[in-house]
Amino acid sequence: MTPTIKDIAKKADVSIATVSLVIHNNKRISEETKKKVNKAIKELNYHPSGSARGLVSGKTGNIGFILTNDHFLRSEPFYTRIFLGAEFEAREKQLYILLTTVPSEVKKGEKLPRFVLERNVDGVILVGKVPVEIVNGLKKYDLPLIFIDYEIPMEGYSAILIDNVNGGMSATQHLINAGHKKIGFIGADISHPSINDRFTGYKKALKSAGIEFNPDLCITDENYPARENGYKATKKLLKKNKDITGIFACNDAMAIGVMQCLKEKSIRIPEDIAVIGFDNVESDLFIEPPLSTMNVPKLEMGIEAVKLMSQILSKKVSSSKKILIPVELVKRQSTVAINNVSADKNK
Amino acid sequence: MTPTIKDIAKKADVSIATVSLVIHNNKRISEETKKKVNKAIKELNYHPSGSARGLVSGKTGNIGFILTNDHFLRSEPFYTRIFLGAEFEAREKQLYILLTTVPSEVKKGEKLPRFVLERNVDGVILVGKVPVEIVNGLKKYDLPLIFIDYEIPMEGYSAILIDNVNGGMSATQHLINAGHKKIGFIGADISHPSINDRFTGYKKALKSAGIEFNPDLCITDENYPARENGYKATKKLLKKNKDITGIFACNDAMAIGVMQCLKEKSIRIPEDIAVIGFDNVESDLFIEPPLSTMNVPKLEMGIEAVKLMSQILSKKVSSSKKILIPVELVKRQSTVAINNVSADKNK
DNA sequence: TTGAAAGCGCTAACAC
DNA sequence: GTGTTAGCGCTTTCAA
Repeated sequence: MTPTIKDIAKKADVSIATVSLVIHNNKRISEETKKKVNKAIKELNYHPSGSARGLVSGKTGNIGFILTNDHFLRSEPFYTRIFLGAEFEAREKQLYILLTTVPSEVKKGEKLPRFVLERNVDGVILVGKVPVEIVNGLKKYDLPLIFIDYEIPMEGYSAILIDNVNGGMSATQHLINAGHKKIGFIGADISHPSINDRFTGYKKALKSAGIEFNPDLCITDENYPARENGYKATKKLLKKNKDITGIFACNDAMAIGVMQCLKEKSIRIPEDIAVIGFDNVESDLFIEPPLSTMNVPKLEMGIEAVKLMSQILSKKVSSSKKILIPVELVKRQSTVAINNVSADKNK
Repeated sequence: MTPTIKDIAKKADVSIATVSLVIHNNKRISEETKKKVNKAIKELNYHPSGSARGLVSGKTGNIGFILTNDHFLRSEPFYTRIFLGAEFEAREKQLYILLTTVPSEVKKGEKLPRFVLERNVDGVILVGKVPVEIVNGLKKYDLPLIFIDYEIPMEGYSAILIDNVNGGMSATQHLINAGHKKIGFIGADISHPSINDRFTGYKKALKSAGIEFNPDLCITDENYPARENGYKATKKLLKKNKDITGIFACNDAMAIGVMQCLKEKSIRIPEDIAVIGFDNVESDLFIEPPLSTMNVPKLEMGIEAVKLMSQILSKKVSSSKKILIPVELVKRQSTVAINNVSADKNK
């Protein structure tokens, strides 16, 4: 039914080897036969079988995409946007993405994704905090690995990372520029490099503005940066510190929890307390007042990862390239106030 | 490097055929050899090659998942949740999902997804409104097709559909039960069966309550059910009808646009106008007041689709089964009012 | 510039 | 019960 290379060979009256050469654009085929073969291919609507090709070439044209359950289930479209970007670029590059989720807590003896075991992928993209056991398992196969928004110290892997330190600085500076001095930090899972870096940025910004760092203004003991934890952390923060005028939350999800808490206490945003988040998770645009945040180009990160993978697979580039993705301040109505400073002076 | 069936055969001192039989749990293999072989498999950490298996068996273990660009880019996590459900169930069933997006407007000569052409999938799941050209192209390959939340009249395909008519009825009845009589309907892309069915449910509910249907209360001329169109439609609706007390929007995205418009005009929700949506898109939980809606079990739809596909592929079930997914009223604060009726009487 | 043939790793029919 | 063997559709030497 579906034509095979033999059908083409027969129809074009050449050998299957010739057909194969034509498909791969081999130069030492005469224009004439090339035309003949291509005509047959068109007419029969022939496309080489992926399996057969994979079997002989050892290449599948698939890229594995690993995400933890937690991350994929997050209702904010952060990781899904990254996936989306990856998908778009993959289509461009004639590749397919095989997505799989893994538990965020790995039991001993947990298996690697089937696509690795059965050699169904040519490389793997690891997104977010993937359990180290999985990463270690992966290392044994010589597949190119690319981390996105997370990395585990090891040799010869690539990574697409967010410029979290600078982002944290910009966010904090934005508050400082508006005249805020007593600025809280709300974080969670602080051992995560991305979040820790944002915290570092916060501290740096304070320092360069000559504001002393005060650990009492920082609540970082929750284990996951989600709304409810932003809410809880804010309660704690306010209990100890009545005179805060600004809060930098390590991501938008927590920032929303922060705002929820402030609203409940009838604290005005930004008049009493200004709030800034991080990530620019689009679907939350609807919150009141609109949340200022640091934009993380999520689609682009997915795109970059697949571009890089494609280069690695065609050996155009070494398999240990790091790409740092810049972030950008998005001013909305949840920040400014304090004498209503009209704009950032440093900008 | 990675072991092949030969390595196992050698190690276990049997033929490759025996290894294959053991892998497939063939009963006429002695316990003893079975043990021997399994031991070798464990020790070498052998997993059969997907490509080789695919080549000979004609089965790939992959399922195609087709979505339009538009749908995948929607910021509300509706289709992504369906995908997520599919992914979970696929993992359960030892299958992989190959997701691809297609343009929502197909140019002539548009190619089918590569996974179809190269026979990289055993079946295809079509999600949402997929261009008819794509569907027609697909029909030529004898792959089982399953529609989700959309269907194109044709023979021998399966579908997972939302019970939109009953959903539309429930939503409208909920308003009616609270005492509302003048209830608007906000829709878009009304030729889409799902949306049209919700509209039908609206009309049915009115009829059974003895309220006359008034087309002036229905704005359905926008082309896509998105926020901004909900906003626009509401403006139109209010211009002509000052005395509306309830609005049923065909989905949550539009409902949010509705609320935005009402808020701008300082119309109180639900005191002046009650609003109900459809879909229960989680990320919008944060809007004020929380939006009443009809819950559509998105994960379950993906799960059901893959379950069904898995059954079809193993011939346990015919390839033209329709599954109707029930929806459920979710009461939040955007509805009720009108004399503050405390509860639905019909419930 | 083209063709013959080996072989990628596996399944399944058939033999023993 | 187990082994032999012929392919599945393709790529890739090697010869011609």
